[in-house]
Amino acid sequence: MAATLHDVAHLAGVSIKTVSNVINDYPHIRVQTREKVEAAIAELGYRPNLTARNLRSGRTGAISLALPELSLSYFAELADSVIVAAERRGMTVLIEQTGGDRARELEVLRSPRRQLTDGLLISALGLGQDDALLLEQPYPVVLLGERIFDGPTDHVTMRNVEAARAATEYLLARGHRRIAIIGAHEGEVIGSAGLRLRGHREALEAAAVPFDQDLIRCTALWHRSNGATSMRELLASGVRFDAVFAFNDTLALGAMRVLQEAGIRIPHDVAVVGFDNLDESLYSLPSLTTVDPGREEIAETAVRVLLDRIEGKADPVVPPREIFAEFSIVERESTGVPG
Amino acid sequence: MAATLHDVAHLAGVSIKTVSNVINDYPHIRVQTREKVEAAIAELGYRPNLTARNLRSGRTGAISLALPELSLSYFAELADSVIVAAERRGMTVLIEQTGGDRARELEVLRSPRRQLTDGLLISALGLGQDDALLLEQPYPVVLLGERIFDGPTDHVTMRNVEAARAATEYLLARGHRRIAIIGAHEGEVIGSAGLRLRGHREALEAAAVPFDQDLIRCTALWHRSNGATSMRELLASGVRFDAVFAFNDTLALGAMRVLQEAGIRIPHDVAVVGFDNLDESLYSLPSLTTVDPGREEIAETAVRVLLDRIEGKADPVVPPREIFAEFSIVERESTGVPG
DNA sequence: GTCGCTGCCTGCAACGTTGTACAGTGAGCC
DNA sequence: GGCTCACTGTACAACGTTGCAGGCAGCGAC
Repeated sequence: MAATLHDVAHLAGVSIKTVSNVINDYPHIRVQTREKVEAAIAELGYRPNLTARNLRSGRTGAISLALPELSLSYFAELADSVIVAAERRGMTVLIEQTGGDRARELEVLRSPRRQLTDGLLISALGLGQDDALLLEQPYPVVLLGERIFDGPTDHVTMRNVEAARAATEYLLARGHRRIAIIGAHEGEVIGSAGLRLRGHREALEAAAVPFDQDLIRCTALWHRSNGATSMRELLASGVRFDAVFAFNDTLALGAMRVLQEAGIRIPHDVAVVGFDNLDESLYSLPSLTTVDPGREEIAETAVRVLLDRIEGKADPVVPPREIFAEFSIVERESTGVPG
Repeated sequence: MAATLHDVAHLAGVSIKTVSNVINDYPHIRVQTREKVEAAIAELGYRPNLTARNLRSGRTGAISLALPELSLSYFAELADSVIVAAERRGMTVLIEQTGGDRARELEVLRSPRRQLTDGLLISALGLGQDDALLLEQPYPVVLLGERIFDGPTDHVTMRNVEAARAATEYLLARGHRRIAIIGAHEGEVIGSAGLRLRGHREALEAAAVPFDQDLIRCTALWHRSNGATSMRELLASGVRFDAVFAFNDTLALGAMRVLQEAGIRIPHDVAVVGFDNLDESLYSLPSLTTVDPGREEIAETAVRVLLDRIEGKADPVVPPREIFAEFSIVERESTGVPG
């Protein structure tokens, strides 16, 4: 079995507490004692039992990250950034997948597993504004994503409306007038799809370009195959368009695939813009113009804000914060930029 | 603060242990007592403290998964499968990223964080055969990947040699004789690159097709950009080839990008085969013929084998097992299959 | 000589849970 | 009537760690 403080103390001929003091850099220890203890630690290969330490201290040194699915590239890259940010602060990350399902998201919030970690970052897709109060939990929670605003917790997200507006303005500026949308959600107001559609419409309105419902394709999921299917529907419908704004890169890549199959040239016949700036979109053919939503900034900020709550730095009841990362448009070939 | 057994016991007017018994379904409890306790639990919103339970039981209900990087699609999909497999067995997964760096992989093995979980799945890229003995740790470890064989731990991996051989045989059967390789590692014998190259050479030899060193491109990393760079090198070198076997899909996608930029048609001029069967390779243009290495089977098996060790089922000293998942070739457009 | 201080170290209790041992009650049996 | 036995519940210790209180020696100051 693993050595304990007790074993080390016995070998070094001191009390358990002294060993503990050595480990925790308590200042008043004779050099000679310290060396004895350190020798014993080395000899036994002692490693502190984190579970016991956690029980005493109430801290676990880990945070949970709940997200829909790691095989969706956006979430994989987000998880990567979160893990890096957490590690920089000496924390580890426990990941739970919810499939974007409301019931499983609620389960994650209430799971006793929460006790294994000091706080929760939750990127929700199933929860809606009505569920805001359910985020109130007896442990620190930071919300990611666009399903709930003005909730009881800190919230880190991207500027969906502004970014989508900028994307559409970008297409308009390049002379496109018939912009197809892929990834809308029927009737949604809050949520990535709803907000991005709003930004799109704002841009159209500001430029006095009419909005045409026939150009809008809804799809609940944002997998590659949904982008392909939506594009097939668009082509089959016979509606005319000279640009596509897909609400994420994965949809855009699926749609580009179908466009090119149909012999439609990108960007010559149709320009395409995505959203997320996945690594992948840099190497597609053509490479994809996209909105960089500030993923790393989101991850970094979310971890920092969560740790502030965990460490009580935000304690004299700082009200829930709503933090938006900065976005930018990344121009690539799919809108005619060589490169 | 969160309610404890003590609070519940006090409210229900019974002893702490009785509450514990109710929670753990101890059979001999009067219905009336049980109801009293359950009412108290509900009223206080009591949730068991997992840290304390872990300290008592020595089990944490979590496993660690160490892998190079989540933003590499293969590892993201692997992590997804591992999390699903673990969840099916009531375990959660803590993820650590090593960047494929040997020092960080060793750090992961020795980290006191190991005490937060019951066992470790490690997908190593930096460790080599010489490090085999370092895998011997005072906790259950299951090795993934191809860097170490016949080590002191269970090992779950794919049939690299056979799968690569099958891929090359597949290209040979379709009449290709000048097959370029992307992703080789100079002088490597063990490791994904070394094994896959061996399978490739075996297939060539069996078909009496000469091996040409000029067709082999080495690249340490297997990111998209490395595939693109290797292909540029190949084209610049002027060497003639009618097929490409990239050692993973990401490399293949990067290479396809460059091929098409150069006006080379796939599969008409050059056929392309990848390795990994990423979701992505189904939606590239053209879609990518690839080797499905049995990722889900690997994840499922690895979790099962690890839990066997954790639960002591493999206890009467079952020697370390080496388990190989089944592979298959997935035919798509990049080798001329319509689709 | 006593007081207070510093430096070094120790013992006890506690974090919240569960395993073991056991006590009391009533029923069934000889 | 005394025995065993099945129920039902309790008390205590332990998992490995750390916070707190305190002990003891040595030393300078009054």
